[in-house]
Amino acid sequence: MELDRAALCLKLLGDKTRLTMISILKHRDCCVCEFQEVFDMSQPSISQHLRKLKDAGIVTESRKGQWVYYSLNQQSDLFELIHDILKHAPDQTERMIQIEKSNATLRCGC
Amino acid sequence: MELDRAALCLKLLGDKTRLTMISILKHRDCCVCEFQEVFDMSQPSISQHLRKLKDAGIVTESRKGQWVYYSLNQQSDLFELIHDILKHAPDQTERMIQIEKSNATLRCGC
DNA sequence: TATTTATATAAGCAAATAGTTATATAGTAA
DNA sequence: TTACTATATAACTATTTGCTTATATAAATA
Repeated sequence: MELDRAALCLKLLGDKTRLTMISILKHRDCCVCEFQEVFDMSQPSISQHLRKLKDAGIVTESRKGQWVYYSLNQQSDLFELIHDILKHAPDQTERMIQIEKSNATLRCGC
Repeated sequence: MELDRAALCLKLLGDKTRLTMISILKHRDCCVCEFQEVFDMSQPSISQHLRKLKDAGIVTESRKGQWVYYSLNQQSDLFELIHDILKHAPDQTERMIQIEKSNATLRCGC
């Protein structure tokens, strides 16, 4: 692993929003509207964070109808590093419950 | 570990200079003038990076005469996280050889 | 078709960041 | 004391960052 690449990964995860996103994605895929349930910020802001993670190859996206689901990219060269980092981050059960309670995508039937 | 604290640590290591510093400090303590041998930047810039790492409790400093030596703080709550991260970063043998060749602190007799 | 919903992109802005040069401080040594 | 060396701090600047609002795109639906 190149130093530049490791540093990029750490910089991206060195933001509370993105670190939380990744911690959640470790357990379940999420679409943008689900993230909107747990982050107190605008939808474009959430999309922009996800874009950065996608550009770095840390997450992948897949469209299901009008929803776009984001997942941790297990094929990424950064996956193991991320996995090791997440061992030290607090779990996000609270936020995941919040997502599920919200039924943000119950509408989509997924 | 708080999310804020983990994010702070990742942000600090998400800089190539600081990540390299930490990778070196894993193997040997260094003073500022030794870091000057391997980073192509001004002395104040190096001091400022070390200050940020010190403020976060990631490194500690100890003065020996006119030299100030920096070490990884093994007592830090971030130490294990950092240790796990460094497993994924390239080793800095090259730079450490460069430091030793330079004899930056041979003068101090340490 | 037109409307609604989900998401992305563009443009702008304030705050943070990483570097610089100049200067201050601390220790050593003449 | 004075001069020198190592390091820290201050002040400044250009760039990057993370947000905002406004708008565009894409899919579903009436």
